[in-house]
Amino acid sequence: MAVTMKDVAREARVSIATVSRVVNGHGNVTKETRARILRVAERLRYVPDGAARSLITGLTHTIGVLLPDLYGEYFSELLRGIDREARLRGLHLLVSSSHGDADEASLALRSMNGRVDGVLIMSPHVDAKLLDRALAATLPTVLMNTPADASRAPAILTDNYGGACAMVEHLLSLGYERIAHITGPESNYESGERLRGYRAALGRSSRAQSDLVFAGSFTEESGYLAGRKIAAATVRPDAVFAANDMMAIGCLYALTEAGLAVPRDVALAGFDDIPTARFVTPPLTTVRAQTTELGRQAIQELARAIENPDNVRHTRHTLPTRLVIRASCGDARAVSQRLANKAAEG
Amino acid sequence: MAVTMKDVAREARVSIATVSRVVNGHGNVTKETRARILRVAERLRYVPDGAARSLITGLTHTIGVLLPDLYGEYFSELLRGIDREARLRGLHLLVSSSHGDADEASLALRSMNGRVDGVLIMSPHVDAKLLDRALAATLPTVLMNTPADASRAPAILTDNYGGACAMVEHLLSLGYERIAHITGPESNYESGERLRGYRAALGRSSRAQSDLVFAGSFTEESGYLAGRKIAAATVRPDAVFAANDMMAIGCLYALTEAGLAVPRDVALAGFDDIPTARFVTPPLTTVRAQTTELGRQAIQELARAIENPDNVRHTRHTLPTRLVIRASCGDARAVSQRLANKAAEG
DNA sequence: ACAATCTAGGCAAACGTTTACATGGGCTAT
DNA sequence: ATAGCCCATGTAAACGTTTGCCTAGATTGT
Repeated sequence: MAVTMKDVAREARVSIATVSRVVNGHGNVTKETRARILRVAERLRYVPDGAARSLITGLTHTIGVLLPDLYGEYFSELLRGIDREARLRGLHLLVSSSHGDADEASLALRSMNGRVDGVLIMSPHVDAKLLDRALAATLPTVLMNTPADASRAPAILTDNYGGACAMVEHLLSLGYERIAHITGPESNYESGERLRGYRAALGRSSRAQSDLVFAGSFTEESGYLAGRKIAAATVRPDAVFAANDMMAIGCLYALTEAGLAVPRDVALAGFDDIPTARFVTPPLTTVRAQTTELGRQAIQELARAIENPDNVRHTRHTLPTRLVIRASCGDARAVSQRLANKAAEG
Repeated sequence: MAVTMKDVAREARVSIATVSRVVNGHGNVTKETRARILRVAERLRYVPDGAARSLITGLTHTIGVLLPDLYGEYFSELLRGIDREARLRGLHLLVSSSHGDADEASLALRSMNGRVDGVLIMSPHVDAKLLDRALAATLPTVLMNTPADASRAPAILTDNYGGACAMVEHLLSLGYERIAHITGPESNYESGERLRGYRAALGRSSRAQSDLVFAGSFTEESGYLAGRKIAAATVRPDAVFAANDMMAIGCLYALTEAGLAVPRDVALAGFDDIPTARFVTPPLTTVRAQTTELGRQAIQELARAIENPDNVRHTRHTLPTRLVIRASCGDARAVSQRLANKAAEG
């Protein structure tokens, strides 16, 4: 067994109460006693037990983080924001990832009870109402990019709809006419919002155009497969808007492989602005989601809820996105040039 | 206060022992009692308290992970391996990052005691001997890429030395003669090993060549700055071996900016093989470190140590690296061509 | 010199569980 | 019918802390 306060108390010939006072820096202990206890503690390599401590204080200085995945640049960015802000506040992180279904997620949440002061949930494919049932009623919670619902928890959201609209409008303004979209996973909330934005912007366009939707799943692989279909289409799109950057990159590979040049033959755009987006050739035009900021604000909101449990704000705060224009969609001049050529041919 | 077993017991008119038995699926409870208790538990939204549970069982099903940072592709890869293997074993992750000095790291370790079943430490800039003192004597520990020392913990290591040797030998074999090296942070163990490998391989070369070392810190920024110095050098290196991929990418920017073509004017190589390495132009020749595998094996070893505390193997297992040859160093033909040209000129 | 105050430190309850042991009622076996 | 057993459930100790309250000796004020 590990060495406990009792051991230290015995060796130092004091009661465990005094040891506790020394360890926690409370007053009313003579210098000598304190010194003796510290000496013994060091010698025995005493380390206080966190579980026992939280049990009685009700504090863990830890927050639980439930994510769909840990891997990839998107989550790396998100974690950066979460980690930074948490460490600033002296909070530790108990992470749990890859929850395929609501049951798994519920289980993970239950197992966190008593071990965290609050939880941060990103669950774009699970209705938060289901998760509510797994949560002890009093556990402070903040949601990230999770569907609007009856949940009592505050939420921080990326403006997926607005970002997608802006991107499609940008493509339209450049003169592209047949804009395809590669979607994310079917039941994913963010994916759905981006698709909705795509359709809305297309619908508003005077140049009526039916939507050209290809199914993807946010992975590079799925973008590659969609890209192959796009390259082989009888009437090829002149622009592709992928629902995230990884798919755009996969698509880029497929297009290049098919002998198509980006943006000369097909324009290409993504979503998220992961760090890699600027490294690919051509650098990717995309929608910047403030992923790090999302994590940061989520922790802030959660810290607020923890400190002030009676006064939780049921807010849904949406973070704006920003168009990041790089080379992968060309510019208006190039596009009109191309259209002119096409007209001359036809 | 949260709802506890006592509340459920009272409502269901049983003792807390029976509630505990139901919650944990132990036998010896009638169907009716079980059903009644479950109904009450659900109604009250009872969730067992993890702290209390671990206190008495001595189990947390959680492992602590101490990393220098969470951010970036390298750690993302590492976390992927850790997360996957941990989740396979039903283990949760309590992460702690960005420990500038040994004191911070010690503090983080202490605060984990009683809340984890074991710890995984990557601490390339802190001697593990110091960390030992922060650890409760009995807490199972596995080290990753942490200097050899008197620590009693098993360690999994990347073959930094061997990988660096192999890369430099590769560059030499291609005919490069003035091979520069951009180092990682000064006191970093991995960085030191890579530098050692660079020097050893150079030293073995018949074409005697003094080393050309530029200081970096593993960041893209530092690689960029080193790249500018390299581009401006009076006698310019014909190849650059950066101690990691991010610095190689930063260097690539600086070289391109200076009007130098890679690999025509300067060859460029990195280390790690992060996903981005293959997206840059030209794709980066690098040393593949099995980062995901490192995390995976570390968890495996730790799980072994936890299950079998008396029989810890004080092994230091080194994972081999592999040269990944892409376009950024050209090929032998191109190099001899260039040398011939140079000879003709001179 | 004695009451009042202060101070160092001990005692014991509490936190929410798990689990060894105790109990008592209904069976089975004779 | 009664001894012995099993099964469902209860009782209470234990896990390692923190902390309110108590005590006894020391210090202060008059």
